[in-house]
Amino acid sequence: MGTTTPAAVPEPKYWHLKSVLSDALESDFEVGEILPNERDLAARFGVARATLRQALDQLELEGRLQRRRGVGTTVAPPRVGVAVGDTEPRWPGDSDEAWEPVGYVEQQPPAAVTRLLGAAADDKVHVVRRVRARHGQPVAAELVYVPAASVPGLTRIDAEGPALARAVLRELQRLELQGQERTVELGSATADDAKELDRLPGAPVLVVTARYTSGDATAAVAVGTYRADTCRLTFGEDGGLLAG
Amino acid sequence: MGTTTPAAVPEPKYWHLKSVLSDALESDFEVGEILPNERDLAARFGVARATLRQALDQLELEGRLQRRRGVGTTVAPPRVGVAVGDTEPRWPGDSDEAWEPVGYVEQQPPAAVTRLLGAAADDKVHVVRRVRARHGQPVAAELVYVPAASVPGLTRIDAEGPALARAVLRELQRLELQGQERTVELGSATADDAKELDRLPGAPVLVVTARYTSGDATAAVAVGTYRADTCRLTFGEDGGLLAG
DNA sequence: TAGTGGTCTAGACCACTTT
DNA sequence: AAGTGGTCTAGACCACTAG
Repeated sequence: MGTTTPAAVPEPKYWHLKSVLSDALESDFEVGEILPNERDLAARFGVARATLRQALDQLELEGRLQRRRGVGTTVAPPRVGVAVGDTEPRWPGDSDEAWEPVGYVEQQPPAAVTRLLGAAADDKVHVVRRVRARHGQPVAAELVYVPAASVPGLTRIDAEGPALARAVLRELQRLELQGQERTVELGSATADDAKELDRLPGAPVLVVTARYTSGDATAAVAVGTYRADTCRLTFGEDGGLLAG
Repeated sequence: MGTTTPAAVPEPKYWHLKSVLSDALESDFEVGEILPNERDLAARFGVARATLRQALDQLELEGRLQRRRGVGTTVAPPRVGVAVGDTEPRWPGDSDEAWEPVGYVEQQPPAAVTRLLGAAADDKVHVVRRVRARHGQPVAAELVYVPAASVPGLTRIDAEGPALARAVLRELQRLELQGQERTVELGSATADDAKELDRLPGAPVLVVTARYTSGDATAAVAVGTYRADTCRLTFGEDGGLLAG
């Protein structure tokens, strides 16, 4: 028998569909424009709605689409560059893109954070919740874990919510933090994060874990969750060409 | 009418299922252990297979599970820390975790890369494919775009594949690169990337775009795709506590 | 109230790996 | 050949938004 062609693995329908839609997004639609609804699109391409949704899921994961329940599917703007590099240690900051403390959380740090805090985790750990927005849209929610030992000067423990949160961060800021140790991984939004980020629980997020050191010790640990659909994290000497 | 409870939004089945499975993974299973197959699991929890798969999808996205067609679903080991920070500019390196050039690609850079290369994109651009492995498993595939102007000393353009790839990188290494400009965003693996990473097309990846500068000009641009399921990217002064 | 995306079902077949 | 995960269907109902 003659050698046949290498079998030509059939491309999944949703994969092909994604390419077609991707091309159409570039040539036939403007940013912000509403696409036909899923039932119409599925019919138009002759596939089941679930199959169409597989293609849309991927495009949304890549930040090309934005879907809102009860409203529709729109073409997403390019991802916004969010700096998480050297610029961050000036904690509160005051630009439009700064973090906004929203509350003081009463809870135990998760095991992974406790490990990073080391010995400092033995005593009380302050937990501050803060959020970050760009162009009016929330892009990140963060929990900052600060061992009481790191902020001995903290007074007004009687304050509440945002006020107490600010007090903790203000004290932390007095330390000379040289923490440049960070990790980035993929995660899915918890119910709490989802609420802050205006997304559904389980939405894909980029989890940024930062360890701030003062001398040799861990002064604080921050775990930030960034909306993976809308954010492009930028590192290094402040933006540059990649900042977008 | 009396005030009723705040409606108590029903938690999606797959969301609850995920929590249950997540707990079970920690208490009842060892890393590498094989879970019951999807049909059994679905029956055990009294849900459709598609619903169970939604839960498994999320756990896989978080790096808790590993699924292999024809084999089964296993409990994944903790994510491996992969350094993408200051340590990288020593390009080839020779440790176990180094990049391995695998070929020289004949193709035009995508528009986004051309933009980053600036004027240098006008002449020929060398494109090198390289991969990176940890513990025998591939973790990243990268395309390095090097304008011909950046490597004037390049000879042996007659070489092929890996040999030519090495030649290009060797020449690039002669420059004093100070590029610390990087971005990280979520993407899905192309067919090519998927093959290198031993995953299916569309698998979630962390896309790291690096711009290497020499003086003021862009000397090269690298676009790396890291397996989001198995990798935790580490930045900053070489690992430290977060490296894991 | 009508229309949207989100969840869920109960099946079927396919691609792949192992035996 | 048997068993696994991956794809696909054709429905149904729910949660949410807007007119």
